[in-house]
Amino acid sequence: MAITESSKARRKTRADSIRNRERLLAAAADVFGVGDGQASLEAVARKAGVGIGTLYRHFPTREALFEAAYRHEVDQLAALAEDLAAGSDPVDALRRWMQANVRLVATKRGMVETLQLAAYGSSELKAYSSERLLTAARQLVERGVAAGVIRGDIPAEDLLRALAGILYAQTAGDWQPAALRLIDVLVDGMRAR
Amino acid sequence: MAITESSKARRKTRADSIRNRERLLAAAADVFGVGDGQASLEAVARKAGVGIGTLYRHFPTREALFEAAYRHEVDQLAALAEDLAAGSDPVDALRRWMQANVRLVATKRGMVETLQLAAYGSSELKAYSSERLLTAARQLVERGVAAGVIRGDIPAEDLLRALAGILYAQTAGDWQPAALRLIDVLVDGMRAR
DNA sequence: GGTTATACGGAGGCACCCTCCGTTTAGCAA
DNA sequence: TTGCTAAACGGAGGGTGCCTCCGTATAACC
Repeated sequence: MAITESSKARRKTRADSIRNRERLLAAAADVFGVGDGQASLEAVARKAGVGIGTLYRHFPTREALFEAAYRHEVDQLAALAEDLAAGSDPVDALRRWMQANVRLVATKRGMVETLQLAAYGSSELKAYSSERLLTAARQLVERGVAAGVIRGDIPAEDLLRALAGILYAQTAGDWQPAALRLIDVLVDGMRAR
Repeated sequence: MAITESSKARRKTRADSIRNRERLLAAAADVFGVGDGQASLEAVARKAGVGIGTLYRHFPTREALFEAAYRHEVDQLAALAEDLAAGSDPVDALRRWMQANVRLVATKRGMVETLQLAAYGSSELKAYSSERLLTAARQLVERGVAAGVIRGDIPAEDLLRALAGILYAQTAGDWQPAALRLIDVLVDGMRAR
C-alpha cells in the first residue's frame, strides 16, 4: 500500500472557514448576476463581508470562484426541488422552481461575460449541471403528473429546453421581469385539463 | 448662408499634434497586434513616447483609438499598394502586399479581443476597409495580368477571400510565420504559366 | 484551560484608468 | 525677429482593481 498516504488524522475544517466559503459563493452569484460584466473580486469580498485575502485563499483564481459559484447555484436548485416536492401544490412548486432558475442563468451570464466566452467552465461542469437540473425538473413534473394536475405528455427534458429558450432569448438590460412572466405562462400551460 | 459658420480663420493644426497622432496610431497597432488581449492605453502612450494625457486628447475613448488605428492600417495598406504598383516585379509586389496584410489582421484581432467582440467597429468602418482593400488588391492583380505574369482568371475578390481564410484559420499563438509561408504558396500559384 | 494548526483580514506594492491644469511651443502678425 | 497666444503637451494625482504576505485571531483538540 502507498506509504506516502497521510498518516496523521486531519483536523476538522474550521467552522468559520465553511461559513465564509458559503458567504463568498452567495456573494459571487449576486455580484456576477447583475451582469454588467464588471465583477470585481473585491466587490465580492466586500459583499460577503470577508477580507480579500480570505477570498483568495478559498478561490485562488477568478475562474475557480466562478465555477464554484455556478456549481453552488446548481446544487441549491437541486435542493430547492427537494424542498418544493415536499410542499403542497405541485403546479406552484414547479413554477417556483423554474423561476428560481432565473438566478442561475443570471450567474452564468455573468460568468460568460467576465470570462470572455472562455467556453464556460469545464465540460465536466456542464455535464454535472445538466444532469442535476434534469433530475430536479423530472422530480417536480412527475409528482404533478401523479397527482393529476400536470399534463403527462411533456418530458422534463423538453420543459427545461423551453425554459432555456425563454431565458436565453432575453437580451435586453432588464430581462428578468419578462422572463418571470413567460415562465408563468409556460407553467400555466403545463396544467392538466 | 449659414451665419453660424466659423468666421475667424482657424489656426493651422500644430505640427507636433499631427506627429503625435501618427505615433499613437502606429504604437496602437503594435501594442494591439501582439494580441495578448492585454492592451493597456498607458502602454500605447509609452510606446508612442507621449504622455497619457496626449493619448486621451487625441482619442477620448478606447474604441476611438482602436477604430482610428484600424482605419490607419487600412490606409497604409492602400498606400503601399500604390507604391508597389510603381515597382518592378508584379508578382513580388503582390506577395509583399499580401504579406503586409498580416499586420492588419493582427491589429484587428487585438481590437476584437480587447473590445470583447463588440461587433468590431462600425459597419461604416467595415465598408470603408473592404472597399479600399479590394481596390488595392485589384490594382496589383491587374497590373500583373496586363504584364502577362499573373493569371487572369482569379478575381481580386477571390484572392482577398483566400487571404482572409489563410489568416483567420490560424489560431495558434505564433501564427504569423505560418501565415507568411502560406501567402507565399498562394502567390506562387497566381503566376501565369 | 492550554496548545497549535488553521484561517482571517487588510496593508502594501503594483498596474491601469481617466482628469485636470501648469507648462511648453508652434503658428501668426507686426 | 520678436512677441503674443491659442493649442497642445505631459504627468501628477485620485480612484479602482489585482494579488501577496504575514501578524493576529480563533476553532479544534487534548
